[in-house]
Amino acid sequence: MLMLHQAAHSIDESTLAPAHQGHATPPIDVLAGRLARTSVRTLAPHDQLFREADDKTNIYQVLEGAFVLYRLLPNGRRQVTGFAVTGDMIGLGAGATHRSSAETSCAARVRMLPTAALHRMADEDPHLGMRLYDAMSQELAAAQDLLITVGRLNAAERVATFLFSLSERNARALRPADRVELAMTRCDIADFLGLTTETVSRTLTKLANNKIISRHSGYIRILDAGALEDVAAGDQAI
Amino acid sequence: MLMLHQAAHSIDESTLAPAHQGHATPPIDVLAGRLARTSVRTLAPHDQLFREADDKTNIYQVLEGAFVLYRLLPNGRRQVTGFAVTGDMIGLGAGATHRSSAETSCAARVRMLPTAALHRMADEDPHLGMRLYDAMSQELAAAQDLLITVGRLNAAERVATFLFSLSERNARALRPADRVELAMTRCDIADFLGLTTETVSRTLTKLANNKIISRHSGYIRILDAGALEDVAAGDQAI
DNA sequence: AGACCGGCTTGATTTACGTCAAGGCAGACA
DNA sequence: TGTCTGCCTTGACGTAAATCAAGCCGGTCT
Repeated sequence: MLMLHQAAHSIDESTLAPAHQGHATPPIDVLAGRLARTSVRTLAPHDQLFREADDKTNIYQVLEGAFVLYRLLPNGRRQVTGFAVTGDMIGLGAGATHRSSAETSCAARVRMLPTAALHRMADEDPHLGMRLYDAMSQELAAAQDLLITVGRLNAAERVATFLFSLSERNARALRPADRVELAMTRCDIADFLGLTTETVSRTLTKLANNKIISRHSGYIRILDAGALEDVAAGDQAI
Repeated sequence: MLMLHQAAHSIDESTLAPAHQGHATPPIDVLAGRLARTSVRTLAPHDQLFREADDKTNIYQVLEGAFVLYRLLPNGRRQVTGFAVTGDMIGLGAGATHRSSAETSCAARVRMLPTAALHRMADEDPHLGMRLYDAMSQELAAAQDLLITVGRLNAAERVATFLFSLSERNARALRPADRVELAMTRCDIADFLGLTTETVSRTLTKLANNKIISRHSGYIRILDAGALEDVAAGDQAI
């Protein structure tokens, strides 16, 4: 089963993907103490935290709200590379500039950690480098999962995989797995999955017609998780 | 301009992507001394170095030959995540198991470094972790470049982007940029770009008809780099 | 209350790419 | 030297998803 776990880094054990990592240690716990003393920034819906190619002055931890991470092509086409929610780290990566843009999808608060401070910490703490290596490995795994989804799955498989991943994430956080909040817009989902909003919408309609999900305002309910998994695996057409 | 640089890690400065990283330090030079004393394995064409989900007992440096890195779906669909050539590292990543399969496309030799030794080195050398963080950051960048290629470009843009990237890589290695060796098969290219062999073949034919490239056995020649860039950017249809 | 607006859904139509099928070509091997 | 095999190319055709277009719904602002 192909999983699309978050592309942002988690420092919250409950949001880790144990199926991928097999360890339960929060990967960047060593940052927690330092982060607790850094400044906080508040953002309105659709504010940009940073843009692709901006100098990487800070990395961020989401305290509240949700972010969409994406890259743009000159002609306006967009690829969403991931979603970040409470607890996730945004902006990690060794480059001197950001490689994605980050934008709130709702009001949000973030803690800021200057990259200079991160480098100082790395000099002092010999384990931090390996923690960051871990975190990037996870993010790479997420990117490659998304790559195979976008490159080799049809629309139904993509949408089903996406819903299933959100459901799994709920289960790991000990929340009900059958109720999946869709905080992001259809447009964000489409740009994440390499589809159009119309195709996402039609696919959700088909899943609902097949009694695999039901749609509600702000969330969908998974009525038949087995069937959803079958659709995601390409074993059942809709 | 979207670039598809290699997904494997380079320890050869000349194959780095300076546009992305902006530093000229070989990222894992600290491994070189240790690697020089490790054992070598020789592989025939189409041998598998490791499979997806295998325990990660070693990481490897390519001494000679070329590898295709890929992931398989249960129904046989394949996504090539990258190509590795002489100098590249294969198998890096913090997980306990490999997340891709690696297979030779021609006869090859690799040096093996046991992951246990890597972890021991990380304990002794406080900088190694950050070097690995660097390397994974680069690999993540490559994966996200490929993601946007596969998710948002049409067939002509994908193939042109691919050729242009290979050409850029030649230029960085101080080799002629207009002669691009295609060591991999059409099938590998297709599975890398999320297309079929037929579409790749047809697209190359169209590029040749437009006098943008010419085809030869084992390589293609770029006749009009500007036009190729325009096709890659979607500014010129073919 | 009414108008507006962004996000979502649905339908009709188009099209880019996949699929299926056939043939060419170069290297391996008897 | 002939045949076999894998890789590549080309053509005809089908189809999944994009595009184009219209309408709905729930906020929010006046």
